[in-house]
Amino acid sequence: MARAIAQRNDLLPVLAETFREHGYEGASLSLIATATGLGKGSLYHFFPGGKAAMVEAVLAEIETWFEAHVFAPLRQADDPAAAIAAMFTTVTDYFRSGRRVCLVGALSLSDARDRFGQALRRYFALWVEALTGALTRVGHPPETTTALAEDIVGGIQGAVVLARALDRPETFERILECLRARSLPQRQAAGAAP
Amino acid sequence: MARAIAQRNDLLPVLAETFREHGYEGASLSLIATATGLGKGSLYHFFPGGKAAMVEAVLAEIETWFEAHVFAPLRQADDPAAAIAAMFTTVTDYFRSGRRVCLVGALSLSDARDRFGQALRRYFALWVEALTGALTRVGHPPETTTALAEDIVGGIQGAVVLARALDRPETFERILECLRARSLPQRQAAGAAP
DNA sequence: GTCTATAGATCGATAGAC
DNA sequence: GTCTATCGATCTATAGAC
Repeated sequence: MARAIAQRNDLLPVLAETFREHGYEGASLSLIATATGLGKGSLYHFFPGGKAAMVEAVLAEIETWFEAHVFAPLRQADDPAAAIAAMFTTVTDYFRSGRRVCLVGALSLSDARDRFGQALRRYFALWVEALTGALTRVGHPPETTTALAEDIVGGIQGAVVLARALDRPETFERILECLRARSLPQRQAAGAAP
Repeated sequence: MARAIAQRNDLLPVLAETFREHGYEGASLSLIATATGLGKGSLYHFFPGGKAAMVEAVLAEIETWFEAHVFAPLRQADDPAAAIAAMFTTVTDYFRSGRRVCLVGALSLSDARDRFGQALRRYFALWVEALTGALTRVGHPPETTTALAEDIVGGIQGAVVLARALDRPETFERILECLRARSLPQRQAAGAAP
């Protein structure tokens, strides 16, 4: 059964999921071959650089996806508050409430960090930067927005770790809900507290 | 040169650091042999179960260390506020301001999670539980303490991820400082805000 | 208790037929 | 473009000398 010509880009989601599930060292070429349905020869046809090239392509794809669905909306939204809210629902869905690992975060904790350091740094730097701008435009004091953005982006990563370790997706969702609440502009001291 | 008799427990810190730096798959037996200065035969003498047994021993050692230096103080302190403050300085030191990976967190993101799931869950569950108690005794509303404890424990894990990816230990320290501030009991709405 | 030697499997990567 | 066959290296684990 002659399979339709595989496109390199069509492989990226499968590669991404394989690296997410098994990590860089754990994702062997045989495993990747099984997951993609391709032989090693074909894989090296698409990625002459081998496994490292596959990861780099996946990281580039991830950055493109986040740029389109998260970073750009944060930067360009007419309604920054809505864009921030949308970010939380988007990443909750993307990370499957913590059931799905963040590949960038996982690689950052592994010894592959040194090899792919630039891509990892870029991902988080772009995220923090875009979120910082949106937080400022939503009314947070400018001198606090970078710290708050780091708290939120880091908090999401920590939520993935904790929810996976505890095996409790509800924990992921609750933490993100709390982070979302902190992203709202602080009201100036409301009236009645007991 | 007859080396003094190696004690199994003396190997654990070296094993822990090796797994932290290279991950479960990345830490090969040859690497471990080099790091410990022992041959493979000796390693299998101490750990007949091989690499998996080494990780289990390391995880048990980590839990013991945190029990003694973090969990128990949180549970038993006469001054819970001081115990919480001490926790933040202890873990900042332990994680080397984010330069050092949390092995439990890193394993939780890897596919080794399924194999060591119980130990990973225990570590975080004990931490959240001990911190929840201390937060309650320090004056937080009881119905919010578990959520706050999860925010903090998860926040620390996220700080490791983010600080390592950005290569900025200051970010780790700043996030922990922010988490520490949130652990203080909320004052009831103070007087003058502009 | 430590070592070397080595088994057997699997690794990443390549070659070449089709 | 896809495959099979295979290379040499490395892997986990074991055996046995000392």
